[in-house]
Amino acid sequence: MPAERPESPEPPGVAPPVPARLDGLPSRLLNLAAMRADRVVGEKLAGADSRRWHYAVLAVLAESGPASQAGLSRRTGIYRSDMVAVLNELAERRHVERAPDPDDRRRNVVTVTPSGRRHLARLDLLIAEAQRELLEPLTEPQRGQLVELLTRLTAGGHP
Amino acid sequence: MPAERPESPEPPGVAPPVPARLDGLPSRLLNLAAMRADRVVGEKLAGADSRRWHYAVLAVLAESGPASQAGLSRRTGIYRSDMVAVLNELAERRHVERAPDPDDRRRNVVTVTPSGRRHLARLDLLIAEAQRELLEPLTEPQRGQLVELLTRLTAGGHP
DNA sequence: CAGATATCAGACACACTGAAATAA
DNA sequence: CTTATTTCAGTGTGTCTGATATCT
Repeated sequence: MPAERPESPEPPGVAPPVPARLDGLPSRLLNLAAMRADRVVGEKLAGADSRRWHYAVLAVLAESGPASQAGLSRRTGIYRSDMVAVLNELAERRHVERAPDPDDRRRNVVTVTPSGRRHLARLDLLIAEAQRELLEPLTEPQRGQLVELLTRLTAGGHP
Repeated sequence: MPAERPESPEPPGVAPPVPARLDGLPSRLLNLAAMRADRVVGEKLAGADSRRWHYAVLAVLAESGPASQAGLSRRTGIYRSDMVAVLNELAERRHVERAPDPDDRRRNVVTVTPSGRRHLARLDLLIAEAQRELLEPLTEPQRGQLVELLTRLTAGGHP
């Protein structure tokens, strides 16, 4: 049998094959898909001087009213340590305001400003665009299936 | 209408609601699912002193024979810069060997060792376990659907 | 006292950039 | 001269740990 040789340098522009072991691997597909999602969403939001976390925080504040940073952490899934930086960015842009809570002086009460609400409205549009772009390879019923399957996959079950 | 008040500190152990805007958002679900996949796979591999990249590199080498680092980069999707570190780790563990290519002295020829093949066989089992654990919330046909949808989502289409 | 809160400093993995040295 | 390969030194994002000061 012939000795294995270093592969021939593929003609440029030709995609090399994915190894069989990685080919349909769910964990890998999830990572690739998430990476693509991050890219698409990230690009849209960068155009509005924002990041994903800004959207999550503004969404919570707009839907549930003022909250402590710990409350925001719990609702968004953003780590308590990282929330500080996110709120700093949002406060810089005058989209939220931080004030000490008179009822519990450990807490800051974070409030969305009118500017924050306007910003959120813009982000809503950009996020929606990003989802359309992301899901463009799928038909409408397939999109529903995907959401259903991912919801099942991420909902509880792993406490 | 009543003024918005900082939310009541939820009774401990009660999960706070996800904001409606984030609730079924595909890009968010993909990130959550990928995070879970990373955790499950990462834990399995950590038990074998390995990381995801090790598996990808060993898989390519075992399936396609010796390769240059650039070739490995193209086949695994690992960045050329990061490939150096991955190969350092694999070489430390004696799972691969790096030797200058006599035919093209810019290149290193990377070869999998017998120890590397044994290690890959162990990783195969761990990775398979991780997939089962990851997909446990889904029925068998749903798992197929998910792979199909993710494949469609990540295959070409976005050049 | 136990427990929650806000903050900081930093670890680690991953994706990615830019540049340099070497060789085809 | 142009291109490819390997390598190094960084950047940025995201998740997460651990510690500290403050307060309930």
